[in-house]
Amino acid sequence: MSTRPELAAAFTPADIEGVLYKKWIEAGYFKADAKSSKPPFTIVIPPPNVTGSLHIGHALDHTLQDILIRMKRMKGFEALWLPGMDHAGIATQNVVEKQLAAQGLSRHDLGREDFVKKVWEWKAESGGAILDQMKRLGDSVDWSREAFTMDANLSHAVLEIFKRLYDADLIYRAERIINWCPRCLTALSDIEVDHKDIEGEFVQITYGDAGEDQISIATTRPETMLGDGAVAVNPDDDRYKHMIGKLVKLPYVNRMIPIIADELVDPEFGTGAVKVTAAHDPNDFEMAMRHNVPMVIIMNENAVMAGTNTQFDGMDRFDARRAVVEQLRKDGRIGWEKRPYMHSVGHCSRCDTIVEPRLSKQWFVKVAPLAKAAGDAVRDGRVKIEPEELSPRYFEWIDNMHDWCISRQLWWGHRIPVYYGPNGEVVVCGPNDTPPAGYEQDPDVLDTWFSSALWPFSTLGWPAQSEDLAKFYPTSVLVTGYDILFFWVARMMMWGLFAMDGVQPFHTIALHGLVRDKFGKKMSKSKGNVVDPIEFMDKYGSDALRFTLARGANPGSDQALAEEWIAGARNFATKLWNATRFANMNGATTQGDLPEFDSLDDVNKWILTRLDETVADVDQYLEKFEFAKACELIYHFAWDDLCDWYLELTKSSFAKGGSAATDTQRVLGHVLDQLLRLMHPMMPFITEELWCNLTGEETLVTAAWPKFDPSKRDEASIAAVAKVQDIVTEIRRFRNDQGIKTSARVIARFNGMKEAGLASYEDAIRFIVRCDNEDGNFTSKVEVAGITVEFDLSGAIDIKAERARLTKDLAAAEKDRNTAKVKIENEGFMAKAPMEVVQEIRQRLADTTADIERITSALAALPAE
RNA sequence: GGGUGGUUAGCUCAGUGGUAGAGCGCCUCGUUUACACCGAGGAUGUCGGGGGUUCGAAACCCUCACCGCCCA
Repeated sequence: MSTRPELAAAFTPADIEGVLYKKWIEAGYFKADAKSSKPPFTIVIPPPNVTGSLHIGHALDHTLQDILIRMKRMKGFEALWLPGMDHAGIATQNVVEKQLAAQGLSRHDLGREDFVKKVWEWKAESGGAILDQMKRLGDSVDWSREAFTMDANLSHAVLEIFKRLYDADLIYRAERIINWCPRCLTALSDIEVDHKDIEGEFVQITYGDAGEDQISIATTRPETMLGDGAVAVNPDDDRYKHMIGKLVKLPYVNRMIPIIADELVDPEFGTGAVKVTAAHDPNDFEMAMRHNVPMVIIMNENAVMAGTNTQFDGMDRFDARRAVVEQLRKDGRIGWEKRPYMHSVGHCSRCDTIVEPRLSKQWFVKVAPLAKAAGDAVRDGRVKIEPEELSPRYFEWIDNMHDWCISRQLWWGHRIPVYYGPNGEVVVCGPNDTPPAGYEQDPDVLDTWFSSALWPFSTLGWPAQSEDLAKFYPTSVLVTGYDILFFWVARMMMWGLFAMDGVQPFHTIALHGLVRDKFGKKMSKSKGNVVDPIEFMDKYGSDALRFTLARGANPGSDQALAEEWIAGARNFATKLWNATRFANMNGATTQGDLPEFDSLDDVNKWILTRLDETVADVDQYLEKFEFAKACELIYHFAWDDLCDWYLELTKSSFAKGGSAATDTQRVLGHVLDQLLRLMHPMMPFITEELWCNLTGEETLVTAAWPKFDPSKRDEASIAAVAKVQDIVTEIRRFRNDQGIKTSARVIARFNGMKEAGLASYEDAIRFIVRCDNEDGNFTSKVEVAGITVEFDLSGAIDIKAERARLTKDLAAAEKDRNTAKVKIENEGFMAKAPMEVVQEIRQRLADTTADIERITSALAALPAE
């Protein structure tokens, strides 16, 4: 009866996904129009590293963003999801350097210019693998706006903000202790350092020669003693008070260093006296500043000892540690030694090398005013953090932020736009400035996060007053993992508020968690529990992966992921496929007006009511970023209400035909139509395929989002169908207990259907439970929902099974009655509980009492075995 | 050390005051024309321990224990 193409008997994701994505791109559905009169809805993608490939965390992050974007697009917003990548300074440089190393070359062999050229070549050939993988996932991003942090216009934005910050005295150059990675040979910011507990040593060392003043310090880094400028004690420590101000001789370097008093020293720690190595420890540096202690650098940039004029020069820092301890021990200067000693040590987040704190001249951002503004924007509600529980973490960090070291000793990145004149002049050049002749540019580049912090507006054309910027800034929501709250989110807040005259970069920060393995353990290469989203998509389809991830996404919390769950989501997709096939076979349609609601039978009223409730709740949950809850509702509506009940209940009606069948065809068409719309953001491929097949329309991508109308709900139909469900379930249970095969037909008589208002359902019920309406010898019965069903089992009733069944029911009813009875007999409850609760308990008591009577008499009526 | 989240079925997790839930797994039965990537039925919990508030606590308060994350 329909001209639509027949759906394949089985759903094969690979058959449709690529085709549909291509269709969407060609049709330009994902392109946002800055001239549109529709209200904007903007998300900028957290730019993945150009070196990266799609991991399961991206899959989650992108799925959630795509859900929001697709929903808003369907709701009539001008939806822009802006894709792009990050140049990932250190990571990318490492990749290319590794390639060079394979040919026995270093970047210095090529020189700066050629090396950078090489990196661009690498990007053109191998970079951006993730972009194609995003297409697999179905990301509805606007590819025409794809951005890269090193693009000309984005680089332009970097120069602009640098200049503005510099002019506002928010960027400065200073000699400070920074985190130095001796492998990457660059400075790192605090958050690029991971602190890990490792086994080290803690040793007591005596300074000063015999016969002179001596003092014992304790340290985990004996080799740095060569750079000590003082020994510090707590001013209130009676053990050392008399020594404050005296000088002791530092072994091997033979320098006289003072004993100073500083509150920072914890008398309980070690010997209560600590060495002060100003150039190699941030705390020591602070003390040194307060007490004018000299700062002695004792290592070169490779963390090899240098310039100490001792036998240790030329040794790697860890070799030097052993050698220094050995020498000290020989010289009788070692007291106690604790080894292994667990303590926290900073590691380079890029290459895991132990970071060396190092005195070095670098560029910094003065964060105080910027961070204050970033904190206030959340404090005063202009920016919402979802879930709210994560905002203390944001405040804690942003309110205590240290100045940000932004210079990196790399070649890949935005070169610092500062030029030095022959006489030490410093000139900062904006995008349109030309440096004075003879000036030399600073060799360093900027921290990658410096440019990604501009992402929400540099990608929209800033600093130009572009149409995009006017239409799509501020962005609507930022969706990202809580793990980069500090790296990226906080910095976008600072830059956005500064550059955009106080307008925040996004209205809402929606944070999600990390994807973990099926036991909730963190995925890691060493544990071997890392999963590949591409593999899952190949095996189960993108929709299945997306639905699984969305279904597990409770705001801000991690989720466990197992292959079985994805298989389950694939099964769900198949279920939907088959439900649509069933609808097609039975002439479901979306053409013409829906029959008048009041004219429909209860089953149709019921499914429409349930649909309306589901649409309303799903809508609300998605607006609140409650993806897991939204998916859960969809899953149960589609599987339980629609497939398990509605489709089953309609079968007899379709078999009979007539006007009831016609109504049902239209209602079924409508319900599927709306359900597919509702599911499209989560499962875009299969819903597109099924919906176009069902409706004959071109695309679901731009179809209207379902509306809901609580006035079109019918509570009575809910109650009626609940009764029908009880009856069916009870008969099935009886049949099951009696060992009657599902396919076997049984003669049964239904009593009291009319009185219960269920007469019109008898046929449907009989159809489902295979009970024929014929005369018989009715030897057993089931009572449920106020009706009685008698069965002719040809005398072959299993009395034992029946007794067991009834006994079990009796026990349950007695237990229920008892809990109700206890409450009713409780004076406090009767006096204080709200009326409706009391009413409910009373009803329960009455119901269970009746149940008990009924079951007891049924048991008594059972013949002896 | 500071902050913060958690402890509910075998596993992973929902559940913010009124008879404990889901998915997966498990047991039994079943190929009845949408679907075996399925259907029907079933089993499974001192809701971490202890105390308190309340007519009523998985939920609120206190306390202890254990696990996790962030920051130092």
